[in-house]
Amino acid sequence: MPHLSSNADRPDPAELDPQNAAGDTGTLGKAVALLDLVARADMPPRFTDLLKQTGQPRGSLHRQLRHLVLEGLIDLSPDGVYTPGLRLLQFASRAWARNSFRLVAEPHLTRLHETTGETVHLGVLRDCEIVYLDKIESRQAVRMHSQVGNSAPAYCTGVGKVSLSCLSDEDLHRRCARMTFDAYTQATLTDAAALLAEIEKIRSRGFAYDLEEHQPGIRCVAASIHAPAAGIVGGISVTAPAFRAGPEQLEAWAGPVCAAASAIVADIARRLGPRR
Amino acid sequence: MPHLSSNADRPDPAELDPQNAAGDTGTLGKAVALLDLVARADMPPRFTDLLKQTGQPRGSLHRQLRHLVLEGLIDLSPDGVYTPGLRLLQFASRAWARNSFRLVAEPHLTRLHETTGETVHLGVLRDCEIVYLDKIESRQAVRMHSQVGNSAPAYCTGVGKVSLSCLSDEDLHRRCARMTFDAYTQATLTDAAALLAEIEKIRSRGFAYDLEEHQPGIRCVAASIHAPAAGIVGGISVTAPAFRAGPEQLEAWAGPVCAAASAIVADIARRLGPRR
DNA sequence: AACAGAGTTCCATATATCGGAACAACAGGA
DNA sequence: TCCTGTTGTTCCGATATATGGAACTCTGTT
Repeated sequence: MPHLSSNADRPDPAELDPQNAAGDTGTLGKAVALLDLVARADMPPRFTDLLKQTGQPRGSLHRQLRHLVLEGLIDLSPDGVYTPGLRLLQFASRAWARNSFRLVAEPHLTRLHETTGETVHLGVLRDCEIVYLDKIESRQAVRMHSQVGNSAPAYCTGVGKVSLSCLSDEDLHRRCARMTFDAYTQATLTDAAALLAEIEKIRSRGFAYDLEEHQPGIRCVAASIHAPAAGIVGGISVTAPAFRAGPEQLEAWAGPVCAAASAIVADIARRLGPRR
Repeated sequence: MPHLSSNADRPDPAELDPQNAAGDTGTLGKAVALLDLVARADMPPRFTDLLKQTGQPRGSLHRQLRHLVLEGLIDLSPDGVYTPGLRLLQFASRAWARNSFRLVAEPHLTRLHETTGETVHLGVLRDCEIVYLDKIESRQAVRMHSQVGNSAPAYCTGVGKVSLSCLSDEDLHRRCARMTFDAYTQATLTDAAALLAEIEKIRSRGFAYDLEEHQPGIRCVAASIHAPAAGIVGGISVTAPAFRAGPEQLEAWAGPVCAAASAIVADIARRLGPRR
């Protein structure tokens, strides 16, 4: 089990790049950093834009981009702008379709949606962000996939906070140190102390609220899904507009949400147990 | 001009890998090949599985995997199996949300769906495959995103064939040579000659049919979206079960489909024109 | 024409990767 | 219990690869 315990006295693998907390990944690291720039950009960047942002020499950048284009991870339009490549979609599509966590959770999400009648989310903690793995909307008016794969800060979402509450204090503090707190709304927790206090409450309560902390007018109740043996830290939530989600209503939803979360954890254990 | 003439006697840079026809992309190429293996696998592979499939030495493979894991492109479960990473979803989500082709096409897809009442697809040609960029289903019963990002062979789908018909003969033949023809149904075109003949018909007709060539019982009409200035080769289609899509019905849909495709091309030109 | 900006190519050098082999961890079998 | 095969991880010299500075091309501008 101590498959990661070996690094006892290592001071810090990489503290230069606050963005990417990972250790040195050499060539690949630069490539995905570049990919990230292209994917994050609001407007498709041209060569020179990337040149400024990365600060790399022309030749290197050019080669890296060429490789990424050849691999289909980035597209180069005839007018010289770089856009994320289609191959990313293919990869993600497969990743999503076969994600066993999502597959196990799906029926429970559906059931939860049926009992509450509101939007249900499934999210996973990745670094300091929540990545939404699945979503069942109450009204199909808005495009569904607009959310799947999306990510949001952990500190201001129900699923995010409840996921953080599963972590060890050590891990929790480490991640908090890396967060940047933006005040999305008036209710957003804007510093680590407030977040830690909130997490203590969540721990004793057993589930989390999001009271318009990320989007004004949107509230939710979230329960954690923690399966260390499967390497899963995430959660589910029921989300609704504020006028439909008063305090007593939210509390009423907490039961079903927690029940669904427990059921998912149980299913994961069942799937994982008899393996091999 | 002689920018590659230095290597006069080297037999051939890369003829080992018939799968990937791209030029040498060095380290990155190996990394994404590995990622591809993990993403394609039906069951999440363990280290040894990958060792066999890649034929690489242990040390090298181990380092590559570690880098991919550190970058979040691959997840390593505690039980030692490798699964596609969440970061792929994040990348794809952004790529999809900002894809200007999709954004431009969306209103036209909606309109086409309203006029026909059937499922509408938007696809882009990538190598010899069609990647579905968007989809509007007639019945929401089935999960929508199950298709977005999915890919299918070009030779047996409506959007695929009509996209191929836009290419130059030279390009077309080159791609045909790389295809492997599987008979998905009895109607599937199973060799290059049949495909080329079909494409000639499509060119003169102006649109393509898929008469249960990919999935039994599913037919469609597709029109191409070709905008060389934007580097776009793709198409849209209206898809329906065979019993609802008789010959006369399909022909009736052809008009709206072609009209929508033309409108999209026009919109693309409009967007692309005043740029810069 | 001359210029500036953007993009591409070249080449010596530093560096990351390679791949073999040794090293751990763990399983079952005798 | 000890052995033995399987699986996964780490190390290190040789080598192939990426690096980055500079030269070069092409386009549109003054």
